[in-house]
Amino acid sequence: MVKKRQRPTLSEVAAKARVGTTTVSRVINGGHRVDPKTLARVLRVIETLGYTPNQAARILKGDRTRTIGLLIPSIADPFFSSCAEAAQAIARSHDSLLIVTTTHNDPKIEIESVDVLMRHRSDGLIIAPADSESQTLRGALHRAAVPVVALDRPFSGSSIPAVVADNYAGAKMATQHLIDHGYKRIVCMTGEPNLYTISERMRGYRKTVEAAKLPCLLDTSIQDYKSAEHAVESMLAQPHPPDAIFTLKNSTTIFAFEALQKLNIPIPASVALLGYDDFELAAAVRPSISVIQQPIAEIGRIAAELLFDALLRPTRGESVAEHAIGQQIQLETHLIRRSSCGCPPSAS
Amino acid sequence: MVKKRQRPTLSEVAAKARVGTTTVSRVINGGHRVDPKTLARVLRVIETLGYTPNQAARILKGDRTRTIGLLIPSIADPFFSSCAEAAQAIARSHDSLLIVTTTHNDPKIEIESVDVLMRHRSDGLIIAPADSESQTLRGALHRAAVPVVALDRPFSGSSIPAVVADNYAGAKMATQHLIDHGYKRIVCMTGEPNLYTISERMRGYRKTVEAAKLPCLLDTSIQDYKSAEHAVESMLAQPHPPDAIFTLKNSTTIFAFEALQKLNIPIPASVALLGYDDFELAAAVRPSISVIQQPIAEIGRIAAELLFDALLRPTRGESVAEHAIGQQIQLETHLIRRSSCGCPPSAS
DNA sequence: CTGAAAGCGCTAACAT
DNA sequence: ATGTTAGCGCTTTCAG
Repeated sequence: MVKKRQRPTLSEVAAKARVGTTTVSRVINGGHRVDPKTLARVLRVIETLGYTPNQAARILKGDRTRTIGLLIPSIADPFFSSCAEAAQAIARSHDSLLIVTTTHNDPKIEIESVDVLMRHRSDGLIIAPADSESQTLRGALHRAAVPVVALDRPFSGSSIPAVVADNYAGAKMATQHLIDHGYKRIVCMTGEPNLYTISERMRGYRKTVEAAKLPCLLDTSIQDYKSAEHAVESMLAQPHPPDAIFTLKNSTTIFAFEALQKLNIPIPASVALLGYDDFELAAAVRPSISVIQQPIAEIGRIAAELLFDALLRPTRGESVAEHAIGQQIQLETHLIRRSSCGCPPSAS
Repeated sequence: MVKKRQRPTLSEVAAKARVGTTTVSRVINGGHRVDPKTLARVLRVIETLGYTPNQAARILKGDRTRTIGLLIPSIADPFFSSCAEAAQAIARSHDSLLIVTTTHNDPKIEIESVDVLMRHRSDGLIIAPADSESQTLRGALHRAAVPVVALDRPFSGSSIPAVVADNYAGAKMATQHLIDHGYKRIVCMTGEPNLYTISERMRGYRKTVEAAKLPCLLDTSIQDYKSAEHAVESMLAQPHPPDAIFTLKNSTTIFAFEALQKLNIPIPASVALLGYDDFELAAAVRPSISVIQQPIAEIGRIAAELLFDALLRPTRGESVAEHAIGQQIQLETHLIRRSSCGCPPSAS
């Protein structure tokens, strides 16, 4: 029969150090206003017993939990994992923990997660909402009554602050660049056209080709390599095949590139390629792939900073509506010229 | 002067529903043994007030926190983010939350994180230790007195269960494959030779070339593209240049590939290439890169499952030493034959 | 500089 | 089926 070893508590420490609980509490909270001798004695006991304060008790007393929640579609996605990394760093610098939950863009899971996070009394939430319009989610967040920051995708017509890349401008820049190269039939390929980011990029593309009086060639059916290959094949079989492809997301870019390779279509000689979102090997492949680059880590960092700003603001008004200044931070994107769009290989 | 809206508590619900606290407690814990009428009434009040149980209070009563900690070097690393994704899914299926902290392989941060996680009374820990030998970390984990599972890297000579890939066997398989192709001068390139995984792979390589009476050509200095290019250049300038390169980690593979491309060295005609760890574009580049693939998500999944196994085991003995069966799970790796090693392009 | 005591919100005997 | 009550471990007035 082994005695169940309980974790030592503050009062055990107090007893063993022959002081009151108040004193121990003072010691573990900075040791101010405590006699150096007592301080030392208490510290020794703490060490001996291996005492660790119980956060739950503190929280119960009304403290912040020093915990923030991050709700993203997937951790494995390079975009979101980079955001998470940056957010975690900021959380750490504020002495807080980051709880990551994945939603897979499923509104039901989203609500559920908000709920669980609220049971745990997270101090605030960073979320990439599956649906910018969802009233249900809006409601859940409002009930949560903690600061919320939207990441990568805003809540439309809401006062919830958002940190997003300027997808519209990025897509315009990309499309314009292809136009400047002289391409006349620029097809835009993507999947998940309902996501906020994608639709913004589509809008930028459409606007730009229309302004240039060029045809708007949109294919939103790319789900996997198979569909990309199919799309590429069929578009090249047309009487007026496209001379450039603008892909709106990472995976689509890769699928399209693979398909073009497999079909032995020279890039950019026959068809140019420009992708949205940079990735590690874009520079290593032949030809190197030109892309629109977004400041991924920045997005995560700024979102977390905004959240802690709200958290640290003098606590009048606890509700989302009150703390939110409704700011939407749009981060700039950059065009990285490599070879696939027809640009000469850059220096370096 | 806005009244500070406090979160409603269980007793407020009880008051408003004109029942005792026990009843409300029963309701939020499944609603068993409660009169249907009362149940309905209480539920309505809960709804109205927007009540959410305070997890902290439950924890204080001795419940599990339903929270597990994951300590990894980086979230942005594709390997670890995939592990995290899998672990998060398992946690969710056990109604638990995943707290992710990054250590950047810094032992100090590691200890700190364990400490914070223990304040928060996480139910268990999954950790990829920076140093398999560290006694300090071992001590901290022992004090933590919760189940621990090692991920990707074991604690040497410890009873802490570990889930790792069979790095040694993987490297042997890779090296042997190159040998079978007829290469005689196989150079092994990598960075971070002190990491457990890398050193295991080095051991596998060394063992295999030695068994084949081939020279052991090891370069552990690859930190970035620059150093890779330098390494490739200088080794090809030698009187007996290598005819194959075995890279031990993802980034090294990419650097080496880029360098080979830039220097216009035909792969595999002049030098073959085989990498450890698969990555998304390995199949898309020309030539496609052969790799050793490890079951990444599996590692994360099994580690989490092991942890929950320990958590759910009849709770006698709380300490690491007692719950651990000292099992070390080694997952098999696979050779993916693509073109860079000299294999003919596979079907499909 | 130090201690006693009152809860924070919840669960779990123990009553009724 | 439901209510009463005693803490869980900590912080925090309020007195010494």
